[in-house]
This record gives sequence, C-alpha cells and structure tokens, in this order.
Amino acid sequence: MQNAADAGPGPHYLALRDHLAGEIAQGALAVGARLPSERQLQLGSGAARGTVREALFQLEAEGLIYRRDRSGWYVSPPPVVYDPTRWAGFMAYVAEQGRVPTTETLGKQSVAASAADAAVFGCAIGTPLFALDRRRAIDGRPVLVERILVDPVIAPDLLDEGLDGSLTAVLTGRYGVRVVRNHVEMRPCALIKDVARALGVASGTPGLLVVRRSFDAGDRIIEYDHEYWRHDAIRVLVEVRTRD
Amino acid sequence: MQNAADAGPGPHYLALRDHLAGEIAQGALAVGARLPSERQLQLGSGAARGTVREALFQLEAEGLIYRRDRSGWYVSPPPVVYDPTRWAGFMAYVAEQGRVPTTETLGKQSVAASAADAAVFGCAIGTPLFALDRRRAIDGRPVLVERILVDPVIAPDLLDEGLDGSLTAVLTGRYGVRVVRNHVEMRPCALIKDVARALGVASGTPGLLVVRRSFDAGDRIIEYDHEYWRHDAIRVLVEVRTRD
DNA sequence: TCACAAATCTGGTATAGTCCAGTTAAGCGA
DNA sequence: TCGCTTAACTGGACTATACCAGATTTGTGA
Repeated sequence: MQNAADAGPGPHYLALRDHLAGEIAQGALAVGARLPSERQLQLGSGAARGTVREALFQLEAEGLIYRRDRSGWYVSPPPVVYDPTRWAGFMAYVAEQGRVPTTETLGKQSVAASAADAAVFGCAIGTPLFALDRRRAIDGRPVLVERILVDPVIAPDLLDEGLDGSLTAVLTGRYGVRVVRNHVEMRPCALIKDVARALGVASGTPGLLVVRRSFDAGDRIIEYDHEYWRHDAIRVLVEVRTRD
Repeated sequence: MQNAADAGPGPHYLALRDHLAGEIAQGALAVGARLPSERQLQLGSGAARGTVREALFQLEAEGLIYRRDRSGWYVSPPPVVYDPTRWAGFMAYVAEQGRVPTTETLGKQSVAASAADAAVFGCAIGTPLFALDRRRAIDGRPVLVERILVDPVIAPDLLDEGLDGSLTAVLTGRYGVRVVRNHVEMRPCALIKDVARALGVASGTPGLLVVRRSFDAGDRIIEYDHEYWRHDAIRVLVEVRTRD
C-alpha cells in the first residue's frame, strides 16, 4: 500500500514484476547491478517473501535478471546473438560482438558409446569415444557447459591437445577435417545436477539445450555436441533465403 | 520415507521430479495422461504442497508436462519441429508431421505504428498498419498466439480476406507478393497477460518468442510477426551447409 | 432423458514462519 | 597495512496453512 508494487488488479507478484521490470528498462537498475535483497523487497512491497520470489522467478524466466547463489539477484547483461547458419565458433562470434569469451576444459576422457551415441555415430554400443567437457564464459560469467563427442578414428591424439580454444581449429589444422554440414537442434530445458553446479546456478534454472552435429564431405560425423546454455545468455537468429 | 520420491541426497523436489520423470519415460504416465493432483502427490510423497509444486514446475520447464488451469497437470505431447530455414507455413509443417493444425483469428484491425514498428517498416510513427491476431493449435491444444503486422500498401484489402489459413498463400495468390528472405529471431520469454490468457496458461509460464520478418526481392518488408509459443510445443531445428 | 443447480476438486495466490549453508563484510590482532 | 576470524546477510529449501475462482462432477428436479 505504500509503493509502486501494488496498484494493478492482477496478482501482487505480477505488479512487483512490472515495477522491477520498469526500473530495469528505465536504467534505474543498470546492467550488472544488484537488486535489493529478497527480504528488503519484502519490506518495501509489503508482500511475503514467497510472493517476492515469485516475481523474481518471473523476471528470471524472461531473462531480465539472474541470481548468484547466496549472493543476490543481478540485472542480466545483454544476450549474445547465435546464428546457427554461420559456421563460426563460440570464441569467434562472441568476440565479434565486443564481448570477452573464455573457455575452460573441465575434463577429457574416453567414454563408452551409449545407445543414443551409437545411433549417431553409426557404431556399436560401448565403442570408445572421446568426450570433452568444457565450460565457456562471456565477460567472466559462465554461460554454457558442453560435452563434445568425437570419434577417436578421426582425431587419434585429440586428448593430448590443448582444447581451451577452438576445437574446430584443432580438428581442421591438425587432422585436416573439413566440416561441410551442420545439424543444430534447440529446445528449452531445465539446468540440473552437474550442469547447474558447473554454471553456478540453482538446479532447475531454465536453460536452452543446443545439440549440434557436424559432418564432413563424406557425411561422416565429426562432432556431436550438447551445449547447455543459461537461457538468458543467448539469442538465436537465423537469416535465410527462401528455398522452395 | 515411504515411496520413491525421497531417496537421493539432493533437495526433495528434485527427487520427486526424477520419480515423475521416470514414470513418464517408462510410459507409466502416457502422453496426455493426467498426473495425480498436487494434494495427492503431497500425501504420496510426504512433502508440503509447495515442494510438490516445485517439482512440477521443474518438469514443466523441461517440457515434460503442462498444466490446464484448475484442471490438472498433463503429460506433454511431443513437440513439433520447426525449421526456420524452410519456408513452410505453420499449417504445412504441422500437417507434415502428422498432427492437426488449426488457426483461429482473434482479431484484425488497423493500428498505428509504434516506434519499434516504424523502425522495421521504415515509416513514420503512427502510420496505419494492419494487425492480425491469431491463435494456432495442434491437435486441439493451443500452442501459440501471434500478431502479424502488414503494410496496407502491400495488401490494401487484407482485412476483408479469410485469414484462418495461410496468410502467405493470401499474400502470394491475391497480391502477387513473393517472399525471398526471412529473418527469424528466437528467445525465451515468460507468457503473461493477454498472451497467457489466450493460450489458457498461467501468467508467467515459460514460452518462446519467435520474431519473424519476411522480405520480398526489393527488400521490402512483407510480414512482421511476433509468435508467442508454449515452450514445450516447439523444437527448433536448423540444417545448414557451411559457408565460410 | 435432459437441463440445471449445488457440492467438490483443482490449481493459483498468498502468508508466516523455520533452518541451512555459502557469501560477504566487519572487525580485530599481528 | 595485511591477513584471518567471525558475525551478519543472502538465497535455497521446506513446512503448514488459508482462501479464491474456475473446472468438474454429482445430484436433483422437470
């Protein structure tokens, strides 16, 4: 009854959402700024903490804010634009947009192909595959974790390489592989378990799963990649000429 | 302490999530089936209702289940695959996948161009534009609402046409327009207000916003379309040859 | 048999706490 | 001034209720 967070007819949490969204849009809360704590918002709005959190979840779902566990809620930086029809690696297209990309290798190992993997690689279940786990950040903020599977036949010594840069560059330069076709699939998902931990987000945070397969001229699969993105870090853009 | 919904070390709601996800995967809960009510799950799992809902929200975020307001939670049907590089309209690609598409016109009117609209159409703010609001469903379940803006110069009598089918067909057949380029942008969003109401979902449900602009050979904008999708109804797939 | 009214069930919203485990900042001693 | 300990703070998880309004079902009367 005392501030902007009531007014409207709808639920309280939506009114608080609108209020905060307005402050972000007007710049009263700048990019990267920390919002007042949940308990402060609670006092300010007169709502219960659960209601305040409801409003914050909403803003999070829209990509306007994000949380840092036990630290606070922050205004999200703008997303990077990802164009699946362009064959540029993460390091390239993030830098192109004036942001600072970094890559960190979390692990590299040989794993046995699961049933799903085997179907993709056209091999038997249990066949050894190289698995590369990486975490990538933009301006120091982790935005995705990925697992890339590569057939050892294609790159026998891959695990000995430095893989904190562009994997594609390694495959092309060291092994002479040429990717000519890309198959990209996207769907919303929830970030849970290892993925959530690696990104420093709460389990259950919404995300975007990008599954990418690249093939060479002989239609041999080169990379099979699962990327788990923070949903607010990416915007997909496709520009195409009509083919009919 | 009495059923599968405890066990693990993590939070209770994740354990319950895993339990339900398992039942869906195994087919114990079939597509379209209704889950037990929140209060029943509460009794079955021993958790508080808020905790049960937390698990349900998680599954919803992953696209496994959806809710019908004040009716219950249901297992989601499989998503349709949307390929932005193919120039096929909704009616076409949904039918292609063996599903039944329907379109319903919610309204058609002339509106004044907003600042954003004017930038896209290259016209002055306030210039009249045709706005078409539609709701589209798959197998009877509403999956998206859209607003399409069209320049009256291109299709002067558009508002008199029947628009429950393919708008593109009308523009092509009646006005001789030929789309040669498409610009598609996607980002996760929250479905709120009118959109949420039109889709019959709770305000705040996660969704996917698809913004589409189509141009003709003269690079004149033909359609400017905002599609608000239920996030679990769509999967984006892009297949491209490398161009570098 | 059919139409309508009432009781019941369902999710939606909201309150008011509790306890926990990391983060962060304050304070103090060397 | 620097480094460490400690206290305060923050979000995460959870419980236990309560009331509402729309959806659904049940029951009843015509």
